[in-house]
Amino acid sequence: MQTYQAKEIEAKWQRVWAEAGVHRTDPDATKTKFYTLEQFPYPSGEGMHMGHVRVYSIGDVIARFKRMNGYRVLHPMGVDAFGMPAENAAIERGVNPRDWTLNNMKKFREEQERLGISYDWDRYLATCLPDYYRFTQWLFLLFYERGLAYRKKASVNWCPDCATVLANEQVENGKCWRCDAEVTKKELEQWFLKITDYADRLLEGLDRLPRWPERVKTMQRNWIGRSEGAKVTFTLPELNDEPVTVFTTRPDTLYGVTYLVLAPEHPLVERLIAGKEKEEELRAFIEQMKKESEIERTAADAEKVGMDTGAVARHPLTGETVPVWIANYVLMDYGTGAVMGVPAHDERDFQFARKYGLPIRHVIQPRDGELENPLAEAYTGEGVLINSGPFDGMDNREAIRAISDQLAEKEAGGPAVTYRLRDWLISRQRYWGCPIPIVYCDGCGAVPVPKEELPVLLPEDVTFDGKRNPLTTSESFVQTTCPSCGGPARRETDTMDTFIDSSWYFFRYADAKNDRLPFDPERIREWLPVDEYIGGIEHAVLHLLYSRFFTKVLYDAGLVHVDEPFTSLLTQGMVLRDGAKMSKSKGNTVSPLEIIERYGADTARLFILFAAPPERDLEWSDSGVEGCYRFLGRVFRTVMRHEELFRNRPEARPEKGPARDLYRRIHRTIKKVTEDVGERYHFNTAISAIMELMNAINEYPEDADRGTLADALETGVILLAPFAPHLAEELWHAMGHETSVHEQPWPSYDPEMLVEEEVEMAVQINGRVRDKLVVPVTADRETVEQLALNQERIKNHLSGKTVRKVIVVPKKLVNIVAN
RNA sequence: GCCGAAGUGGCGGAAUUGGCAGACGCGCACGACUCAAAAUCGUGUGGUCUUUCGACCAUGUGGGUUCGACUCCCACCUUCGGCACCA
Repeated sequence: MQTYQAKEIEAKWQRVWAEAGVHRTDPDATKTKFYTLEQFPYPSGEGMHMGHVRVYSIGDVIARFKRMNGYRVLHPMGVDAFGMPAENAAIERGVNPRDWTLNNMKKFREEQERLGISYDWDRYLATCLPDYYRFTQWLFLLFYERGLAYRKKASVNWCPDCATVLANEQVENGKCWRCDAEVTKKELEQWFLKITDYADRLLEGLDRLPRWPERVKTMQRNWIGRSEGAKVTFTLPELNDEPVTVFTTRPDTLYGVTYLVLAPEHPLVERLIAGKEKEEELRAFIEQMKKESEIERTAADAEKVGMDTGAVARHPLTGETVPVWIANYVLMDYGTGAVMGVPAHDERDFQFARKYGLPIRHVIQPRDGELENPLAEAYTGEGVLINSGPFDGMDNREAIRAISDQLAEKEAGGPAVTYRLRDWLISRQRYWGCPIPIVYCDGCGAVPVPKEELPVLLPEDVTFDGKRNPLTTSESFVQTTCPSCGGPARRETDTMDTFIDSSWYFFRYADAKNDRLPFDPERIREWLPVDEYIGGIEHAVLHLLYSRFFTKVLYDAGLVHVDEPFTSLLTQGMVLRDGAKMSKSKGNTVSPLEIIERYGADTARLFILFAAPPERDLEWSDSGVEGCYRFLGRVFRTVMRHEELFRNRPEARPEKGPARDLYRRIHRTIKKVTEDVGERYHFNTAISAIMELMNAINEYPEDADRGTLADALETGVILLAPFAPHLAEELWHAMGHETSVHEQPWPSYDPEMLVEEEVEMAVQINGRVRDKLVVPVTADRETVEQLALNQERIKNHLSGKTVRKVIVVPKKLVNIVAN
């Protein structure tokens, strides 16, 4: 008896498939396209981990299933290969970042190949290679031409450990997303992409993505942080009526303003305090607040501290003056960096006013009653305006509009929208990234490198000393000529955030070898959008927001016909062990290669798909893996035991008895697996259905119809093909087939076969199951009711009781209500 | 604090539209095969009580709707995730 030799089977078929090129994208344009994509990996030196195995296994089931269902599938793979680890290896070990990366890429790809995923390797791409990054530069120039890439001096996030700046999205709780170091602020001139121009469209687009998880959409909405209200312009009498504008979501409370607060960094602060009696004190106070880190300043429980500048501001509608304060809780990078204080109707303002003895003026009255005086807390609810001049008696929701309009009329502000989203800071003071294709000329300023001169290649003659951006050490790179005037010029030495590289790679797969353009719009039309995108939740805001932004810009430029890149998003859960995420530092990792070595890729894939539905976290279990290996071994032995059957295949005669039962089981299984894989992505229950079919096959009597048995075995192998592709292929050929099981059409089921002739119904009394009843499916309600009432057990239970009501749910149960 | 997701046997999980809770797998127990072990095959397996028949309890907690609730409604508890002085 042969035994299941996973390693040999897998090596054999991987070789055969590669030689025949079976995973190349189907050229048959008459078929419906399906683009399924797993987030491409960063090829770290450690190679693949179980999280990778999980995404790829999920993607491969979908790809194979769609192919068998007659779709033309695009299923590509590549690497997100720029990034800091390569550079750190260069600093620590003196290796060349390119060689180091290429070596890791090769190892990574070999590991992926051993999983037997059906990728079209012809479309493989690596973001760090010039044939890719020249088009990253091309796209940067497109943004530049469209006014969406600009340079400005700003206070930016700086990670001291990574020695580079970071985008807002890459700072988590004041720490660097990569290395966890405390992020500080630095005043630097940097490149930004104008993602804020797309804030509303990025929000609106979310409403057209029903197949995205709600929580990812919520996270993006939170991040964008759209806030509707009004801008209100006060004036500063002592500075020649210089305007100072605040943003508020509650313009209806404008008559309740009793003070203004500016951020310590506000540009008017310097002029306001100059010459004031308490100037020295104020200056010291401002310095101290500026020194406090972002997190200290913005922690919810941080004490609100402020100081009166001694200056006053004039109210645009009443003409009254109110004091101007400076306080730590007002942030320069949100809204206008200045707020109006309405203590009666804002909790924060209330606290602040109480602490510093500022006046509190009620301007909103609840509809049912009066506010207590003095207030114990701010009243933030709805109501009617009071103490508000011409607006008295107006509903506050109406007043929001009326007061905004009045402000607009007086040219003192008007309706306004503010976002939490900031422009995307993309400069990085690092070597191993895509060079920004800009040249600085003393005469012409910042000049873009012409597209036909791309790529701007990364130089080799650089020094990695860990002290400065290595690019600045390359004379051959820095010294150049101005594309505009031909005079001497310097190159930009910052590289781009690697999230730019991954913001367009899904387009490149559609036309991966184009050497003229990033992609031909016709090829995009052929394949985009991505029908199913699979990846981790950690990119809910980062990669997924940036990619949506890029897509919208490319749409506006007429390069792509879609304005959302991913129709459906599947966020797979983490792989845990002992309840914690696998990580080297915790020492709870399981090596995919070791598992493949020991049990085979089919077992690894099957376990990871069987142990939990894809979106949920998955608890690793060694014995669970054993179980899946045993199952595959059982399938192998079962088919091999019946190998003879396929030499002289008898016609199936499933008319009666066990054959009919098995035949029904086949069709039920097809339905279950088709729906679970095709509609719900519940691979775990699909696998359990196949297990049940195999159990039924093993219980099938020796003397029952052989043809039906052969059908069952064949169907089982076909259904298993997307999950355990190597074993399925091996068994398919053992059954005497010449073609690949993966080219088989997906089986269809006969709906008539799903209808049983007899059904077992539960008989309940007052909702408790007391007996079972087997009836023909055709039996009508009355018959079923009578049968149920005449069951011995039921009669016993009913003795002494009166039947009040009988509910019959056809094919399910009978419930007798009695007391 | 706000928003979101989830709580089901010893474990992973199933129950798709309000209709027999615990499919499938793991683990465990017993048995067959074996000199023995591994592998394999078979049987059983939510809890309590009961010799049996069976009865009762049970899907985080407490209520509600319903003939009937893991599923719907209300309140609460726990865990995880996101946002958080955002004006």
